[in-house]
Amino acid sequence: NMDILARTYLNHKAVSYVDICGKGKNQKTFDMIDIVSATHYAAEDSDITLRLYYHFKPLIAKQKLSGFYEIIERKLPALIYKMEYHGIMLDIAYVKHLSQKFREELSQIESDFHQLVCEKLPNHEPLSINIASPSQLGELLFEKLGYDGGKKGKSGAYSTASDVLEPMAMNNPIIAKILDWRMLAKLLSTYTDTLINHVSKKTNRIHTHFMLTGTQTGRLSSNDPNVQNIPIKTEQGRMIRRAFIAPEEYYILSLDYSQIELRLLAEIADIKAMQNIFNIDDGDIHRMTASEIFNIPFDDVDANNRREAKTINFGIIYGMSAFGLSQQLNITQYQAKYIIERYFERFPEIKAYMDNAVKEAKDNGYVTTLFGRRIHLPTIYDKSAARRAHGERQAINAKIQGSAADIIKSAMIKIDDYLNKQNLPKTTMLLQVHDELLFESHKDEYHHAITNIKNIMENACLPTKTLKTKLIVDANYGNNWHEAH
DNA sequence: ATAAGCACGC
DNA sequence: GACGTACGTGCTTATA
Repeated sequence: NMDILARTYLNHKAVSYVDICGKGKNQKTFDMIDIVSATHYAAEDSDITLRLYYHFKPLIAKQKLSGFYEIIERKLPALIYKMEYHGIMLDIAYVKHLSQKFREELSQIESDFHQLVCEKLPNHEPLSINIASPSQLGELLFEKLGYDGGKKGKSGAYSTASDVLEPMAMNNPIIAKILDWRMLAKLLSTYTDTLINHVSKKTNRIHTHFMLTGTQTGRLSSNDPNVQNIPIKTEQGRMIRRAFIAPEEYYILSLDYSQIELRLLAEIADIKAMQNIFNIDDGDIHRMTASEIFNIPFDDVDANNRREAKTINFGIIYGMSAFGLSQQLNITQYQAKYIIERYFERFPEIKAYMDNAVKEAKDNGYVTTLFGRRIHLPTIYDKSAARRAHGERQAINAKIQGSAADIIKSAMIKIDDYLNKQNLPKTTMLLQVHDELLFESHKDEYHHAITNIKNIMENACLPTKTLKTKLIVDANYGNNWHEAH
């Protein structure tokens, strides 16, 4: 943030917002500040910003990143501001209905849970427990009820996380109730109840904040509310997406990059076999991978082979180990190790990519993305082997994740330019969810909008970069985010 | 006010 | 012997 930059690079201690407004529940708003202090604070912010600009501009030029900075990063704030300001509509009546439904289901589950537990306890003692408390839950399951599988973490508490409970839930209705309760409690507290509170009285819309400097990799982040983690996996979760609606006469459009990170792995690691399958329409990367590593004909790959190949493909992006793969696939470490070896044999470029990414990080202290963004990884030099290993995995992932971020940012800028030219006066960019862009578009022009935005996204690298690997964007529309997905 | 544990997304 | 999959935000509980 600006205060830290000012201290670090200008040797200047700025007046902070907290200095003049205080913090916590007694924090004043800026209109309550006397004009002299307010003026000093505001003028100082402007002054420091300009001085930082003069400080960094030549450094950016020296890194040959002026083009990237001027064309991508610097263009974003104005565009992001428009998205935040415009907001997205929420169907409040529907969300209230959903909240109520979740609350009823939750109290039913809670009473079922209490009854089941009481039956099992010696003396059928009455139960006083807060299901939301992991420590109380751990004590109940692994001590009072004496279940196996209790594992204490470094804080000395039993873990009751879903990885632990999920395998136990199959034959145990008490555990199953806990997991059901957790899911609904999450949906209620983080989503339905909270989203309603974020609807502006003035606009009737949700106005998130996108942070441009919130991540290590160049991705955006979103808060107040976070619109980048709206549920999608469970049926009840997906109901929440129905609440994000288009106004009368408009549709929500969703356009998302298909498998962008795997495509960028194929591109950056220069894996010919992967590039080929991605360049075929409807090419199935996971089936191809399964066919190669399990040595079976493409058409004979079954659902299980494909699922395992999919897990390893994604595992590679995150630098997963044999242990991680064995956990994920519920196989032995020995089997996992064998699969990984076969994978590296069939796609030797992957191993080379991973080694190169780690070497780049060790040589420079940072890795670079497709567009030249630098991602600093100081832990690569840490004295702790565990933290160094983490730094190595970050190096492998950051080049790919960061490059994907570069590309969608470039697309957003081009789309904004295109919309500004009044080609589509009734189409507005609303949200970005890492590989997806959301719009609202009038029913007169949505078709035109989809065609053109898709085209811009698929060619977002041009003319600067020509990729060997095709980028594909899937587009959908509907009356709400769920339908558009 | 802060840390820990948990869970939601990509 | 510990660790073991990247990047985030935000909820509730427990503790200082």
